[in-house]
Amino acid sequence: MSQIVTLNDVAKSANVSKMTVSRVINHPEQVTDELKQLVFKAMNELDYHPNLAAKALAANATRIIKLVILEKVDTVEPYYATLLMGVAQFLNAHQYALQVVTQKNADIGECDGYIITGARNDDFTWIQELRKPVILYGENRHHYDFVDSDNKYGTFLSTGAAIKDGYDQIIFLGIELKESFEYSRERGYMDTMQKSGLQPQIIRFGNHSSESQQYIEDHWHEFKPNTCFVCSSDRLAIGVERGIQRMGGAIPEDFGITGFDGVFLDQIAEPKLTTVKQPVMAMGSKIAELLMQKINHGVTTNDQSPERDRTEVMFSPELIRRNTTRNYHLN
Amino acid sequence: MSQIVTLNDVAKSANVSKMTVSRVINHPEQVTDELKQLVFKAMNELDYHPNLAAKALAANATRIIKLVILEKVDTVEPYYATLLMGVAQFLNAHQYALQVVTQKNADIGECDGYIITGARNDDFTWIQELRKPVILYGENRHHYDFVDSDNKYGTFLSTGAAIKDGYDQIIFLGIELKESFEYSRERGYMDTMQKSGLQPQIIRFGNHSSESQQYIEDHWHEFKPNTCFVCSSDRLAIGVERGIQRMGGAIPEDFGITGFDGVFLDQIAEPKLTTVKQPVMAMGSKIAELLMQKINHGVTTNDQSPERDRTEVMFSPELIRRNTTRNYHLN
DNA sequence: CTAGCCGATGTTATCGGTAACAAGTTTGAC
DNA sequence: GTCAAACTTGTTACCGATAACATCGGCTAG
Repeated sequence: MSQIVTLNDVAKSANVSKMTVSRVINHPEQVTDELKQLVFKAMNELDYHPNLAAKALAANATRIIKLVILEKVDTVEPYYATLLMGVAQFLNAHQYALQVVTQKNADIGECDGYIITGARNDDFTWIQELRKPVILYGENRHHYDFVDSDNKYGTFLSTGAAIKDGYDQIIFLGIELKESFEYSRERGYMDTMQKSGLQPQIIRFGNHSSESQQYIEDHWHEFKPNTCFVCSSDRLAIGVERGIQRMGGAIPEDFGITGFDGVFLDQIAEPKLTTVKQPVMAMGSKIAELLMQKINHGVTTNDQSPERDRTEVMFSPELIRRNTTRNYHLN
Repeated sequence: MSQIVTLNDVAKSANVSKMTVSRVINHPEQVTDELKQLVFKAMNELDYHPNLAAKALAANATRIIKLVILEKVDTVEPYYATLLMGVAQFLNAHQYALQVVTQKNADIGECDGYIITGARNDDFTWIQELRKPVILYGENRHHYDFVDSDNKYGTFLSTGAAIKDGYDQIIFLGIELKESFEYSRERGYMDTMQKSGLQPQIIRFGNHSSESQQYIEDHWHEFKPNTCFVCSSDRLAIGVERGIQRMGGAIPEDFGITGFDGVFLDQIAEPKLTTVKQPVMAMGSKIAELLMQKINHGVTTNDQSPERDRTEVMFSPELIRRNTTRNYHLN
């Protein structure tokens, strides 16, 4: 029998008009403390929860945020799942609903804003057509607001750790992709190497463990003990780990490995990966928060004009020392 | 300037009342073909999309489905991400929005129904408190409607393959969990073994690759060549694979491995796992479909009385032969 | 002492749909 | 030929919340 509790119910119970109740919720400064107390009491007693649909309708909004995932579904890395949890958490707390879409069905139905993940350069042609505020997950060269982890700092951490651990040859295994995040990771490596007067070396692959493994096995004779492989993803790192094991190298004594991402894969590896962990959940929440700010500040378009202020939030990743680099007993 | 196109706009453009337009959408049989044509034309020209919020409000519904994920977030397997994509796909097509929640915040905000994944036995105490239709992902002994893959058939496939491939000792590595899915997988193994007059052997672990790896290494002397390890998850299978490799066993010549799930992990392994692949996306869509059926049939409660008809949908998994069992060159 | 203003609350109209009912038209039976 | 059932379409009210406007009382200034 538990009917839905409406503003009206609360209003009656508190002996005020429903407008007053609405104000207590949205513009509390306009209501006397006395009435506020009454209303709060009534709301608690009745266990009032606002009706999303009505709110949305009255505000000419949808209260729906679209989360666009631009990855082949069969590849959906746990990464995005974690990000999604972060987004969802914030959205739930602020009474927004979610619509998870891929590019194909991105345009069905209205929404108040977009969160876009995994955008590659060629996606921006359609992204700029969107008519609602957009926040991207990931650095980009297209002047879109974004949240990302500080990729350069990440490889600064991992490269620095490799150096401190005393490996004397440090090779970077990158992802063969002309995307900002990869550039930043490579730059973090390069800068750190140069600052230490070490000779950098970068090799790139598709982001698959089999490719990096193959590479290690094929070039095994080139690697002298005391080499560390700084990888641009945990996937590549896992491949390296397997390759070294296959060839009989000693991890971490003779060969070190650091990954990047710190979601799921690093734990699946054995020995567990030393990796640069991104605070993915927190980033998800932040993206949602930024988008909501934009929406609430009356930004209703998707304006990318260069003269406007661009919001960029960088999260500092963290080096997780585990068993593929030396002195993991420290930390 | 592109204002929102409403029912009213369409109505005016087609020279009918908005009720007629509404009927064309929801009860087309009540409208003459002639008018239907007019209305369709107007809808197309104006690019009409119904307003979810208004629909929801009028129907005293929310048009929101909660997807409850009962797993520690740091473990979120790619599994659930894939399932979510399936759910999302169906929901989008039918104009429902999604709310992704964990147990902690499951109760904030209204919704029209729940999809619950990863429910363990002790979750049912609060699940039965829910006041809206529920569909579970996963077999259960609590008389809830569910969708699952046919776990028993899955291990029938993998065990059968192991037998056909000529392995003469076949050991089942299961997950130490008193849950239906695990029982079914073990039963599929047991039945198949007995039918073939083979001696079954089951060992159980927590679902972590390190545990199965440890087991293989610790008991390595007990395993004679020509043994196949039928695993209850790809995680366990990966551990077995690593253990065998570490101990110098030959895969798949002397030792076979089959996994279970076929999401992500099976591809990360090297050699790639022979596994029982679940059609996870399709299952996700199906769950959403069942839930919507329930909602539209006016089921507004979460009735679990034993005398009502229970809906169970089982999807047949598929054996993917890859490189951890013999004759992978066939297929 | 009173006009005028401000701050606190209530009233009305509205968002975009849909159910329930009303009205108009056709059909069919006697 | 008449009347009622059946069918088609329009009208009204309402879902729950909010913005805009109306109202009321108290306070201040002249």
